[in-house]
Amino acid sequence: MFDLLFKNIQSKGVTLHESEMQIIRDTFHHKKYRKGQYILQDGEISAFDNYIIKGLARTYSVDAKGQEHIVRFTPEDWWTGDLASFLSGKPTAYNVDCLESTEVLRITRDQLEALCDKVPVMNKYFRVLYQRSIISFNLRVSSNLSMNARERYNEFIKRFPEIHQRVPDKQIASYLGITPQSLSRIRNQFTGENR
Amino acid sequence: MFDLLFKNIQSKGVTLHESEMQIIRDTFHHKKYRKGQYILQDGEISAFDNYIIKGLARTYSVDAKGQEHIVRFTPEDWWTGDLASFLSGKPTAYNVDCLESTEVLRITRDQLEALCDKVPVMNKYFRVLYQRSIISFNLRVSSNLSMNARERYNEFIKRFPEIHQRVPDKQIASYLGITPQSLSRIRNQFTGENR
DNA sequence: CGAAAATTTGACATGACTCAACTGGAGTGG
DNA sequence: CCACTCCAGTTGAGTCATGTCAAATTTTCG
Repeated sequence: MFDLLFKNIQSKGVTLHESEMQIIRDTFHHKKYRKGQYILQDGEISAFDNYIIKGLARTYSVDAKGQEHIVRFTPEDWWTGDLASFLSGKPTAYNVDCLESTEVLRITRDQLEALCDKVPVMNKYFRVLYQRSIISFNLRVSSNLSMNARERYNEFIKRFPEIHQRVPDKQIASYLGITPQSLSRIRNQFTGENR
Repeated sequence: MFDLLFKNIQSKGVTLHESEMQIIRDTFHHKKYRKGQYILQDGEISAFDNYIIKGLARTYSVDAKGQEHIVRFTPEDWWTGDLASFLSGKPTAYNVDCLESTEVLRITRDQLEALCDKVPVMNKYFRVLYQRSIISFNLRVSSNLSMNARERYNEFIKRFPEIHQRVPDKQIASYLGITPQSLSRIRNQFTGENR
């Protein structure tokens, strides 16, 4: 159950001893969610950071008009939650729910800080993890600024082919910041002759 | 010269001993830039991460049509550079230049890793630093998805009043992803009766 | 003062949205 | 196994926000 996480930690250049692995096994809590179930809901305080070991989740906000806006998809081997609420203890403005049957390893903020104290090398793990995350956000902001809807869609299917397979276009439209109708037109208008 | 950085480190919950501070003083390199000067240019490999102690920088990309898109403004007490290039050693797609006369403390990747090894508590510093950065990117992505130009502008001047003071509207338009003409219309059309 | 840059304004074009209707496939219950 | 419903996806028509191009005006600063 922890294999994926240990592999992930190793992939960030961090080596763990058996005793440290045991601390990690004792710290995280395993939890299953069914498709459609919430991991976190708007207005709650995000008590956990969640490492997904199986399945697929989405993070979205709901605006004043009731429209959903998907901020990110999170498949297995990635972390999800609302860092802002998790760290500040304030209510989140996001929802996280499962697009597939999903399993996570979760940890509270106190546990996380305690873990980083007991296994200091985990600071490095999270440092590197967050670096990657920042790089990816950077890319997303750039795309939003410099590309139109069609270009963003093409970029999306190129960067995340598996997610493209696994979620309906409607959700991808929400991620791209356009309506499902617009995405449908984009897909059909220029089939095969993109760019 | 290092006071601001030490205060910043402390503000992330990290306490340094005098010997550690000395290591930091010996590691970073101080550099001054004049207004308009590049800290990093498109195509270069980002050799440094830069902590700004004075001044204001902007990070922007240039698209196929030659349009500039500002990804972020970085005032004193924040870090700038292109993390992707800095970490991967690949050429950057961004430009970072100075909107004011600027001074930085800079560090190479090897120095950063060595510093984190010698002063392990710096892993925690960067971990927390990156957390904040992720929270802020999250907010930006959400805004881009759910707000129109006027709302994003109002949010910007509310969140970054000092930057609003310090840079021409043209640059803010670029940050918001709209044309200077559109921003001008937004500003004049509804003076006083926003929201 | 004068040149360059920033801002504003006008006229028009266009990408994406909204609302509404229609299509087709997946799942469900009789 | 059919009828029914539900929902994603498609299509059409009209609208709106924002972009484009061009020119006038104001501000900045050497």
